[in-house]
Amino acid sequence: MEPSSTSADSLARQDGDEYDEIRMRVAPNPNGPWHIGHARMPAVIGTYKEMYDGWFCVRFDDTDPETKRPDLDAYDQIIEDIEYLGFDPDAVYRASDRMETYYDHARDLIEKGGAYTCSCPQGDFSDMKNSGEACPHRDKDAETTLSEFEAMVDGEYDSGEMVLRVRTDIEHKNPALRDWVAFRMIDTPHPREEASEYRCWPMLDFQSGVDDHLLDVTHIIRGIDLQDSAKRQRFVYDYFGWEYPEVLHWGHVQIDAFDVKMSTSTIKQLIDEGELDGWDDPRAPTVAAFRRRGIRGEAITDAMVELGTSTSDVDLAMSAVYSHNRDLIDDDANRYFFVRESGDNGDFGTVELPLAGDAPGEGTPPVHPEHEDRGRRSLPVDDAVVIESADLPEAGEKLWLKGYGPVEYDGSELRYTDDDIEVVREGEADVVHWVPAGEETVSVRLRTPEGDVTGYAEPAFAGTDADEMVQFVRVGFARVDGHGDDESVTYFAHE
RNA sequence: GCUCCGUUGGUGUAGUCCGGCCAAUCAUUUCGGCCUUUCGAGCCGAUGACCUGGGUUCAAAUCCCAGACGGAGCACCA
Repeated sequence: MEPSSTSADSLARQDGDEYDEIRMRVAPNPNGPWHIGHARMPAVIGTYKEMYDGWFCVRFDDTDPETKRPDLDAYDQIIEDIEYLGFDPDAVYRASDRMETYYDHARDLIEKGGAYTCSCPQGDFSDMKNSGEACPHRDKDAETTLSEFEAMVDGEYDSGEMVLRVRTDIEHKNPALRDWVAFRMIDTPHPREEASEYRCWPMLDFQSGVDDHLLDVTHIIRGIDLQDSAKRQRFVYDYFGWEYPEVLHWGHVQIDAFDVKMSTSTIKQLIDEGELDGWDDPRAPTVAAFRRRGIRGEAITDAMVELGTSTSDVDLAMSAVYSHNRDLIDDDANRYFFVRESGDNGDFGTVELPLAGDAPGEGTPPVHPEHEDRGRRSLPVDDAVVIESADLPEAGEKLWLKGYGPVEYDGSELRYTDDDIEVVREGEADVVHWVPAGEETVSVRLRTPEGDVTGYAEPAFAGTDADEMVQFVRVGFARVDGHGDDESVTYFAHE
């Protein structure tokens, strides 16, 4: 599997020879578990690491204890999600552990004349900046700045009272680059115990820029929303005489198949309101939900890598993920019949039909059509079967009960016939799945992205193990979540 | 308002830097056929795209100009 897109691919390929080691980072904000869009970064970076025998770390950029407040559980969940996608980070860092490093670099920057403390109200500065005017603090000397910065570090200001700005070019034609904020005061303590005493926090552009250099990152991938970051950070790099890594910006990913908006805060809210059962609710577009549905991380990774690294926004078709996953699981997934009786969404129903004629006492479909050595299932038939209402033919028409045989519907009963499989070839009979009536069928709940579906599976289904992948014939692939006293619970993967 | 960036079939992508081998690659989707007591898979086939207009050139998806459309930034968020 190769990443297919030009820029990053050729970038890394060309540079593969120029660097001793390709070094990259995944830099998430741990403000919640991941939605599926987050999988793109580790998928692509991890794949590059494998292609070029490179290195990558996870660095939690958790420098905003307030607006993007970290979720303490998310740190570990994100690492688990990355492992599920198929990659092991070579190192894990937390920006909130590295505060003294950022302070030290800020002091250096101040001494080099690259920064000044500023107490302008936000709006006032913005107005001046937009008209290209320096604020009164801009020509402050390094000594004053240094002492005011130390006061910031010591927490002597409240939120909003003082910031440290990088001295860039106040007349730069791009207003986004003019004298941006490197450090600000935040009154809310960081949720991590180890970092809870800090009040003076670096902004992303400063923290991330310093870390990328200190970690010897050679290649950065990030979203187009950060396309000005490199330009901002270059001012700091220039003050320090550092060389900026190769950088690439890609667009947003949208997923075509979910009603739920793909945003951490939206999903969190739906969970809090009880609309979703949790982060792994199959209706949620989260990594955890995909995992519970039995979609292999590798399938997600492959689909993400195929998206490439275009700077325009892309739509990820779920069918691409599903297609990859089918390839991965089909061989292992044994077949079972499951008739759907009712669902939250969808028009399901079952019908029980007596058998007539010289009907056999058992159906014996293969466990897996490609693997005769796995044997055949046994569906003991007494005197009636249950099929899905949608499969009920017109009176006088025929059906082929899969793994059992040909029957003709007379309006009330299914009469076993001696038809040859020819009737199927000729299109006279549809092949349908079924379960025996009155026998030991298994009550099954199938949890899907469109809501739950309940019905009955054939007796042999009771012998499946939790976590096993099965294919409900003509319904789709599912992961067995567990067998309870009242019902078995399964999660729908895809058709 | 200022500043960036992008635009190849339904979706994603290759090709664009270094114009010709591109009547445009591969995957997915959809549809059809084959195979299989006929699910899925597999095999075969079909449908389907270079944003528009100019220009340069023997030759343009590829270079130049203009326009349209779309996205992003101008936060004491990441």
